[in-house]
Amino acid sequence: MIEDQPVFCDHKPHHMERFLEVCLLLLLYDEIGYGYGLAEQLSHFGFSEMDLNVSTLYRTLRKMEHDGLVTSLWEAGGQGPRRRVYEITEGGKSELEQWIKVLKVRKARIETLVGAYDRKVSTGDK
Amino acid sequence: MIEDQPVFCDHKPHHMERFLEVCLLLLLYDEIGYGYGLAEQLSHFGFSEMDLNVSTLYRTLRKMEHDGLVTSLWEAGGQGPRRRVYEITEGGKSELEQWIKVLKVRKARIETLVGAYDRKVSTGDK
DNA sequence: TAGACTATATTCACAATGTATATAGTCAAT
DNA sequence: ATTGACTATATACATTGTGAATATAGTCTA
Repeated sequence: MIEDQPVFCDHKPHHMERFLEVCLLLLLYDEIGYGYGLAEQLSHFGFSEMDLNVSTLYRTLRKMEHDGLVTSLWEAGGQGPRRRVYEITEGGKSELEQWIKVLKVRKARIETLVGAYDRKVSTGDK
Repeated sequence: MIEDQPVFCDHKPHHMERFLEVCLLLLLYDEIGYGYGLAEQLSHFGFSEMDLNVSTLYRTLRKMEHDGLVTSLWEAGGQGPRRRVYEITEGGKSELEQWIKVLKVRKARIETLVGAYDRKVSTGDK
């Protein structure tokens, strides 16, 4: 029933559900953008090369379009491979606003938990 | 391709991946506990009745046992239905410590994003 | 014309969670 | 005694979000 050696914390520390989506909405808030370019800007929000999954990025952008949060069109002219350029909608801005509220709740809950942990380890054990 | 009415923010605001597991490890840090009793204590970490999924709770406890983070036994004696009582292991304490670090990273990333959002909406638009 | 780089997309698989349901013991009231 | 409320644990099925791997193809330089 129990493994010989427990598997400790073998996940991706940066993984937070739908966090990528919120980051993309913010990047698109005041200027249009395309997949590959957005990937580079995501480093500002802690997405390293190792961390960012390109498949997930494109899939998320398409889903966001399906949900009406962004619109897209193929960039006219320009050199290099064609780019699908995304623009945020009013619905997208509204969704972003809601998500920011959610993230503030998440942050508060993390603070509560971490605070409780620090109190326990400082007083009792160790 | 695009829905008539976009579906806005229809998720569970309190949902954070594996957050329940970390809360349970913390609750079990210095005393044993069982499923139903832990469910009540979880309100301290923001889990409302609506929010907490009992199936998920029991399933998570069993998975934690499988991973060697806790051990369990059926409570001897006592009134009412039998309780499966859980106790944290040294591995569980170590895992909790790692998770706390992860949560601090998550919190920092949320702060970065929320800060960037607040700056955008205060200066530019609106 | 080969290799590096830019750019988008799909397929398959898995992990975490939600919904619904099943089971069963205890206790108080009728 | 038996119904209903409450305590307590657990499983089956489905959905969601993500990761890994792979496919396709245009551009640019050597």
